[in-house]
Amino acid sequence: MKAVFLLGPTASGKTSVALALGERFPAEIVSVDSAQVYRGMDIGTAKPDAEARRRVRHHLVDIVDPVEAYSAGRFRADAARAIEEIAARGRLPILAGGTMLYYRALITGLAELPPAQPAIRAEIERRAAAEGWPALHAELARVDAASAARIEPTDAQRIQRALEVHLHTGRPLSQLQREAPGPGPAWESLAICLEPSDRAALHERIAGRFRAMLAAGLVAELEALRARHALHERMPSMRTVGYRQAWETLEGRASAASLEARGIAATRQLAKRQLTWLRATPGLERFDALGPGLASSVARRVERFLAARSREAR
RNA sequence: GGCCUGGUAGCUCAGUUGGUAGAGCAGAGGACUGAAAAUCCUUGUGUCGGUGGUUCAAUUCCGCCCCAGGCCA
Repeated sequence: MKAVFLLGPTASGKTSVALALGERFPAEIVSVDSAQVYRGMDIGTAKPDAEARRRVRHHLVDIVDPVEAYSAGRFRADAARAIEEIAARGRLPILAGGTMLYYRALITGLAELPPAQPAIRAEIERRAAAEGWPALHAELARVDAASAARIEPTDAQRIQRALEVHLHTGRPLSQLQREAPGPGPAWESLAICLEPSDRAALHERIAGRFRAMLAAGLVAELEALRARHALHERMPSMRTVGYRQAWETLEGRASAASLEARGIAATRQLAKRQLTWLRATPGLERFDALGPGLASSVARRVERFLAARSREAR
């Protein structure tokens, strides 16, 4: 069984390349994107439109409401199932997206860890408000020295997760992570990375795209979502690029005039973090996202991959 | 034309009672195991508008000039 991965920073053109591949091969697309999973968040996540989804079948887009919290663990299970189903139909799974933790979860697996425990998180947060995160980091050092050494005393999110896992399982997170290496993938994969050769050009694309999102009604979309759901700004869906900045404007904490600049900056910063992940990820075949004939050169590479005799993966 | 207020890092500004300067934002690099479009770490030399003068020493004081904004003609 074979699968193609299409990775790259935001605005690198993954969507259009994936679509081109989807039309050229008997394939279906699996989104590797932590924001496109949310229903109703269409403009700000640059979701493939109805027309694109009619042409090529997409998976893991619009699968949860914005009030829910999706996760790497759920993605791993959902994506693995989608891949199996697509392959069972005799079609090629194309996994396209920029959420590198999800990619890694799929390729190297995740340890056997409990999902988020809201009650425990709330309790840890209450204590953090009273004692401060450095105190909780010190506590983590007592129960899980390895994790504490790895996590900065200022990294509230990771301190919370490590303490949560320990409180819930009675065992240190670092130990659980060491124990379960996670199974390797049962499929043969070609991993392609769309990496822009020119940062300034990527920045221009990002700016143009965010302006287009504003013109397309990003703020109105958020207002409609807020009217329909009991949303809170701390929910993962509302912390995403664009929606977070629009939320600040709706709450009057930042001006409408600065929304464009804030959204563009946040998108650039996202792209930069994605590029850091991509550089550190081994086994990717890199293509210049800004080069001419991108879609067809990627398609040619995929063709060779499909033609190569399968090394019987299992 | 006259008066006033500014001109300091890509942007917004602070500051030096004269000893060549620092924050926020932006940018860059990095980390990353169920929130990951998240979270966190590291990173600041710039003719202190120009030019003369005073001074051991001027971005800081003084003169002139240029630019921007405001007020008055």
